[in-house]
Amino acid sequence: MRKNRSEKYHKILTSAGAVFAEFGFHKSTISQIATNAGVADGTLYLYFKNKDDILYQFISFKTELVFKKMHAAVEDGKTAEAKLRNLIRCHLAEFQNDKHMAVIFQSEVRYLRDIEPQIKNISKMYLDLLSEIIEQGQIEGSMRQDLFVGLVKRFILGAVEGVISTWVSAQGRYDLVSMADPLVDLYLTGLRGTEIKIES
Amino acid sequence: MRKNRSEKYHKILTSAGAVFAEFGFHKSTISQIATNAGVADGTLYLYFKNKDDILYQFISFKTELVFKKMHAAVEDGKTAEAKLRNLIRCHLAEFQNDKHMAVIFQSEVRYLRDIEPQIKNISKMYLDLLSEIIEQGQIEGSMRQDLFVGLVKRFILGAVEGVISTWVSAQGRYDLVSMADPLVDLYLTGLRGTEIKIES
DNA sequence: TAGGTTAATGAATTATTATTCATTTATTTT
DNA sequence: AAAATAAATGAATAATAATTCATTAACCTA
Repeated sequence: MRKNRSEKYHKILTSAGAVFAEFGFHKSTISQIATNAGVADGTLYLYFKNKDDILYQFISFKTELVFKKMHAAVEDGKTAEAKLRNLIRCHLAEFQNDKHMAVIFQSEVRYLRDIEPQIKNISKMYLDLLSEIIEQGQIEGSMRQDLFVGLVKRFILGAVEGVISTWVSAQGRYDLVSMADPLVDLYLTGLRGTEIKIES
Repeated sequence: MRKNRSEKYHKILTSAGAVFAEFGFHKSTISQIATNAGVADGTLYLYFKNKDDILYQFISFKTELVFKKMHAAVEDGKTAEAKLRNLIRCHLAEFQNDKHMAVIFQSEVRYLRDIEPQIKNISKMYLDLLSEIIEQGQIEGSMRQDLFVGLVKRFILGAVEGVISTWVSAQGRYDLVSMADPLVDLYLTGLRGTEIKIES
């Protein structure tokens, strides 16, 4: 692990992403990744501790990028509803724009389990974002007071992930971002027949 | 693979479930499973084709059991809302009652990817159940006409899975089934401040 | 351009486990 | 109870790939 963040480091990460996405982490070999990146097998070990570390770095790297964008998206909104809508749009857009990442997050993140507890913070940060939005909504009066925030945020994240998961299974054949508005509408209004807003 | 469905077959399946849940599929060894089941390593191969097959059989077996219960639960309800509520309650109850299954479904099902396309039918059946419920709700007038059913069913399943996933991460320390009613309430009413029904 | 330093190579090593199968044990049949 | 059949064993095998490291190449520097 001589140095980081070099051009080659990123080349390897990208190649690994492609290979992991195609074959899955366990069926991917160091040789495949090396070949894909145009380097020798041993070279990977100059930049990464081991195979697990490659996956870990990939996820960390992508997570950081995506979170910056999500934060910015939330900042852009004024009301809680606008913030939520921006967040979901951003979430879907980022995954749509990086299908390798989408596949890996869907199928490999769970593998790391106890190995890298740090990975658990991924969803933690997201859930915290949601908490803030919901609490703001309650203060504004645009969201019910009796919400169990701990449940609501899981509810929201679970549903987005489910939608992304379906899209991944369908090999990304349709436009994911166009699901954002209907999805947010479901969050806010639910399945029942009423569409009117009483308050605010 | 001499015979199936014997006592020993089930003993091995159960043991495998415990081992997979604790260590994850890839870190579990045949020897661990065999020891846990009180048989020799070679014995596993009298009942299962290979290691993958053990996981596959485990999932198939559990799926069938759970689906029977879910179907019955849905049948028990008269209105669409009652059916939905029963389904979600049943879903959460079954996973709460079988934590090994819950862990494996959360972390290993995705692994099987293309290997066993049959596994994909797991969620398919569930989603079909949901479709029926939603369509009934629309006919009854208790659910909006403008719902995009394809999205709504993913939305519902994703959210339950998210809730279960959190519960698994928390090592099952709280009562999962008590989440059912608040969750269904979110599905139906959403986050907004209005709780009145306009129609029906 | 010689000497020194860093980066890259890839064949050889190592470690791990899934799987096999010749042998043993248990069970059933006659 | 002997013979025949079925079930179970677990040590040995085989295959796979991650990782290492002695060697080579590329790049600097003075």
